[in-house]
Amino acid sequence: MREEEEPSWFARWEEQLPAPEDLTPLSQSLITPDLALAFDIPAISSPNPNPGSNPSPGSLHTHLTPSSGPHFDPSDPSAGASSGPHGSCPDEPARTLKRPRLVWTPQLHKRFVDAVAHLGIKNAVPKTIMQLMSVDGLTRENVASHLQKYRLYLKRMQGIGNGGGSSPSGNGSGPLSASDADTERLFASAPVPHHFLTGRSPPTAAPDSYMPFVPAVPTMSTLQHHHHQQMGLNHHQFYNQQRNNSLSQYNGFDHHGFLTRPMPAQPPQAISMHHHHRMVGPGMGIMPSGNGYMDHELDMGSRGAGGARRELTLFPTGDH
DNA sequence: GGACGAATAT
DNA sequence: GATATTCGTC
Repeated sequence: MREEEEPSWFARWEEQLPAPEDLTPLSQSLITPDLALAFDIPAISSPNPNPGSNPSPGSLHTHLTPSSGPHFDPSDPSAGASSGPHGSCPDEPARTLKRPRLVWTPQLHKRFVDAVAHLGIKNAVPKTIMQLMSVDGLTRENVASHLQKYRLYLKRMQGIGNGGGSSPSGNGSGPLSASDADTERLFASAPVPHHFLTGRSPPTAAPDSYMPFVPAVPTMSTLQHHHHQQMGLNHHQFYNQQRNNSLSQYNGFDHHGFLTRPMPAQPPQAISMHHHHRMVGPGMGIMPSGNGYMDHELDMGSRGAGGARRELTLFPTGDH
């Protein structure tokens, strides 16, 4: 039998249709600035109209324009985007606009640490780190800010090593009392190179040929066996990886700007068990000889269903 | 002037 | 608290 159509059905259906005002902001937020620029969309009133592939606004974190909808910041007349990018800089008009806050995901931080490891502490300066990371959209300021905090972290770790038993979080005297937080979790997510804490660093380049950056896209080539001395990476392979590493990828977005979440189905209450108790040691990421840190990537899917430990520090796109 | 790093602001 | 931005310096 064929479907019988009732007149009231259509009426109700039509009433339940969302208003255009409700649809517009949503669709806009799904468009990455990258795409917007590529298609020459002028009036994308998004707080993130930047050229490089940046994390899409509205889903990066919780504090991104709390106002519902594409509320454009009125305090930015210099943008002149209200009339279109036909002002005086048609090349990269979005470069001068404010970018949304960068969220350092474990993956992104991992790349950061790897870059610093290759350079050595002394040579690790924001600009160089940024270049080595080769993450599209990442600015020197982003790296500088993160590096500043990372240095404090390392300094704290060193203090523990030769300080004499004072734990970073247990010590009530001093500004060091604030430690067991997201900071520790983030920094612990990436292994800290040994020479970071010993105070010494590779004399030239990276003699120990630290394992470079895990390629954003598995090229299934020579990267399989990393047991061999891959010093050659300093030349071509190293910089060969700077192809498609966009910030979006490190923030849980694919190049289309949509969230790549394989299985978001998880009761929010189960996620809330983030910290049961503090782990042993000042930081799990820095155990001298025989590091017990989880060296596998904190990639999603790594956690088996029913696994005991679940690090929900993956993609801070939802809630925390 | 640019980059770095510490301080300060959001 | 995490990042961004400012500011003094080299």
